[in-house]
Amino acid sequence: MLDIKEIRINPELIRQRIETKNGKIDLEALLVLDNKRRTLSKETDDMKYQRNTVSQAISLKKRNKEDAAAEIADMQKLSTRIKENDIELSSLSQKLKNQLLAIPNYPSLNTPVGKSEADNVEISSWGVIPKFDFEPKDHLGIAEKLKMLDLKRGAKISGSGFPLYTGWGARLERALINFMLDLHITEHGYTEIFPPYLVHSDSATGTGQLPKLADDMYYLKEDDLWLIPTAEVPVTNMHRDEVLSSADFPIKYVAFSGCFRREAGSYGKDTRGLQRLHQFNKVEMVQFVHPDKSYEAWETLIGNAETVLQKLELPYRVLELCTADLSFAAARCRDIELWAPGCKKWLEVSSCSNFEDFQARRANIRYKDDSGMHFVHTINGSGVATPRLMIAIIENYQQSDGSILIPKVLQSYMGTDKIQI
RNA sequence: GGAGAGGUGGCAGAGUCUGGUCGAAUGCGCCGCACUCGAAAUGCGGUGUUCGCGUAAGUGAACCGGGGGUUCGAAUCCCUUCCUCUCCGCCA
Repeated sequence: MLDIKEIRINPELIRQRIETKNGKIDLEALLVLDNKRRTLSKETDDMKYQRNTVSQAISLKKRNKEDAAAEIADMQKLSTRIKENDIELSSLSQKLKNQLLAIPNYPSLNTPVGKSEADNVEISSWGVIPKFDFEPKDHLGIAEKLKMLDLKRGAKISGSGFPLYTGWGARLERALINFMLDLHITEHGYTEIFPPYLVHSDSATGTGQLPKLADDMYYLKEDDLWLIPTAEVPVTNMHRDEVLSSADFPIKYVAFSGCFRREAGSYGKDTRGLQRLHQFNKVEMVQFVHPDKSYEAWETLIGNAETVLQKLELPYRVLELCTADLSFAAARCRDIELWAPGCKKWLEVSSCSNFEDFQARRANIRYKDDSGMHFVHTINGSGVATPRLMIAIIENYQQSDGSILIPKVLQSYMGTDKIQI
């Protein structure tokens, strides 16, 4: 959520910056509403002042056994008007808040301006793209042969996009999750969280999924609960409506969770195998930090995600997203993509964002120092998501005989160095 | 799912029956000052958030889990909802 006070001061600049995200935004209507609200609020506050004052007088008269009938009659009328004003006021406030909640965050000034994902900027790359003396196969074929994956039965059980991992596939999934959690806990200083998978609307609003992205989430109507699209939602909301101690900064959490996404509108696009799913697993890092330190922390967090891939010895590249590709809540974001030699493309496995105070404002997460109350900065990133990671492992580590080797760091988790028929 | 108890400031905890100088006693904590070589103890003073108006000093409103109602006036009465705890039932 943006700061209405800032919008008041400089609407044009803010509008321009938001519009680099692609899309028109109307702040004029918002300001009209805001102005109306403030005028009415002042008027009503004054009326309440009068009522409070006279009520005191009535109290005094009654105690002295004097007659207060005239005052009470006046206040009856005034109270009616106050009630009417209050009703309109709360409707105005609600409208204003709804409009504010629908406005995306504006990009950081360091975010490159662009028109589409084609304008994303490659920041760095790591590792060597492997050469094969045979035509590398696609992960799906390999995984099915090795009975690691049974998408047909997954579809039978739940529909397409709900993968069924079997045998070594299930074991590899579990190994990856444990490896990543262990790494972040022991080497990167994160506290492990295991969050709820269902959240209520306040939480989904706090991180920015609601109201705009409601169609992308699964919703349980009977209980008014949403399935989480990422652990970011429950973990960030741990501190909703809290005042944190700046002495505790940075607060660093890492959480494994299932993630559920309807992927409405993306049917048929990059869906082969494990590329795009309705349900997948992810290890997510979330940090609450001092505003002055948030970009420093963000860079470190990206490094934490990179370490996962380096230890797995997988080639990757880091992209700085341009304004047009930035998500609703992000001010700045870098994606990490793994090379998949079978699919012959780069696959996004991590998205590391700095939201600055956008989420904190929505979720009301603050800290206090000598100069008063301030909103924290929140940053998060995948560390990392498993399905495309598994694709990359299968495709990069495949052998000509159809087997796959297991990356060194996973061997103790897997109890083997090779998966074969 | 059934029955009961309760949700008050950073924390503990009064106030709710009997509505009115209650944004709220008291204790603890925290900050400042005094005393002290220093510390402890003690004494004195201060110590919430949000939204308005104001350059500021200041000032007005709102907030006692959330929402609504009664009333001139609600922490206090009524309705509703969420949460916590205890007991019973069911259950991985």
